[in-house]
Amino acid sequence: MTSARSSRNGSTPGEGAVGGTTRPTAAAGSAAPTRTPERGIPEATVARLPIYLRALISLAERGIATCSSEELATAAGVNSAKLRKDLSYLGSYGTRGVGYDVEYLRYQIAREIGVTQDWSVVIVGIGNLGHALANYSGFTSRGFRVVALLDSDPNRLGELVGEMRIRSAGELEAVVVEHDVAIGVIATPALAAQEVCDRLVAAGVTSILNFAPTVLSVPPGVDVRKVDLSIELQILAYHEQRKAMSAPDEADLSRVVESA
Amino acid sequence: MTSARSSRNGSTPGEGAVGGTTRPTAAAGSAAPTRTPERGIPEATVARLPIYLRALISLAERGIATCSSEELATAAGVNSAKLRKDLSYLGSYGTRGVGYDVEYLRYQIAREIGVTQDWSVVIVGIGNLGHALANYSGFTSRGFRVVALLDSDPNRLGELVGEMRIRSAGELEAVVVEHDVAIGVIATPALAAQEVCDRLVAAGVTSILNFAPTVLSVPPGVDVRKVDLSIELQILAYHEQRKAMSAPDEADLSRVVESA
DNA sequence: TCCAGTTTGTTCCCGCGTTCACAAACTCCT
DNA sequence: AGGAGTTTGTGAACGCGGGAACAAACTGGA
Repeated sequence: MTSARSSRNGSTPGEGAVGGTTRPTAAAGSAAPTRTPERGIPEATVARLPIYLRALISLAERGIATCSSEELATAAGVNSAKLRKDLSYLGSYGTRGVGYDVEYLRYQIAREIGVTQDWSVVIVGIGNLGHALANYSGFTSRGFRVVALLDSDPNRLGELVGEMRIRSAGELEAVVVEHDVAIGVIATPALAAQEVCDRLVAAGVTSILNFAPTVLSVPPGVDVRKVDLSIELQILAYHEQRKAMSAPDEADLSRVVESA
Repeated sequence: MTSARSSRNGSTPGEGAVGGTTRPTAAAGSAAPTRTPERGIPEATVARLPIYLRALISLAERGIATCSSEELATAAGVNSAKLRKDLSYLGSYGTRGVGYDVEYLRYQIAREIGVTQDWSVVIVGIGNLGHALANYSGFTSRGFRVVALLDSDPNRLGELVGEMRIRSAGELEAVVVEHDVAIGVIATPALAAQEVCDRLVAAGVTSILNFAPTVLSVPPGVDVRKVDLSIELQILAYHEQRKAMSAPDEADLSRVVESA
């Protein structure tokens, strides 16, 4: 049924062999006898690792080679204690009294997340949002390679988006198998989303990023993450309403609800 | 400093006066002597209320007038116990032995979130993503009115997006004050985001939806929500990598990580 | 070598959120 | 009227995540 996933098209999944300058001494030699290092990173931590990764990249671009947990935490917008606890789930990659080597930690987080290898991504539904996603540089710059843009509208076939041609939605299964696609992005209207999802899953996709305003049902083993623009606005509206009713007329600066 | 927010341009913020057919009997007459009804809805619940609202709208469009917590929960993709507890924070809007009146509950949730009134929204940064946001029907259909599209690129000024013209970023302050804008959407590149944010806040905006891949710092009293497309993909990649290493070669369906 | 200063990694505690389970309340049928 | 069946609303238990505080470990100077 599902295509046998054979060889992931990774680039350099091995150990080391990256800009590991001034590698901390006690990294792989003696540590971690107590905890199983590769098991069970909390979901909340996983959600923050990409933020740390981005902050590290920003620090590296500014030529900073070493940083403390305090500096990295402020760059990422979190508490330093939380940052240290998050990083401790990956292992002991810092040096006490010194801090973290930016390049080394950056590689370790990237490897833990899985962005040291390339992931093939297919985008289905090339409307306004699909266009934006296809042109989004944040995908390709982080190890995600968009291998196909699919749409069911015959009028859009062949249209160029960036450097890529829009292909027919009928080619979905062939594209997924050919490029060993594991991640699918759904940017279709709500009505088409479930059918597209089913076809992606049947073809072998096991992770789906859903922009359609619908609840997708998927079999076990398939991950779905949902991004809903109007829901985010509604959450803001709720807090906005409460601010307006707590301060009847004049301006506010009353309460911190959720600082970045 | 901040413009004195005077009269919110609401449509019908009052009580009742909506399609409240077959209103449950024990709604406003006798209930809620124990809990203060308008205080402190948990944040996790607030984040789910828009999902319930959408599910109710979908049920209403299919002509369903009454639903049980089980039905609504499956439509929203959550546990029925969680749904009932969430709704209990709003009040007792159901009828035991019967269920919930779809239209009535829909109005109550909409009122609680604050989407029974209109919210003026300004979008800053009309690139690919800004285009998509400006054309997104989910905004206007839920009480959010996009009153201006701003961009700093002189070549884009005057360009039509949908039915709206792109205006200069220099008009930001004037637009915010004129339309009493409380919610700003930032879709600029990362480097411009903080400056745009500062100007929005200084002009009186107290809620910001940020699509730029940057951590924004805002004063107390201002809410920021962040949507980052590449972070979502990276979270999927993490789980995908773990699936790939738990099942060495052949396909999976091994573990439910996070079902929708 | 030893001591002071610094920063990480970890432990403990607390509060929030989720889930189960059940009493309360309503409908319907006899 | 009364009882069986159904469904809501909520109390209690439990697990996860956040935050503070502290011991361990490293650097640098005397």
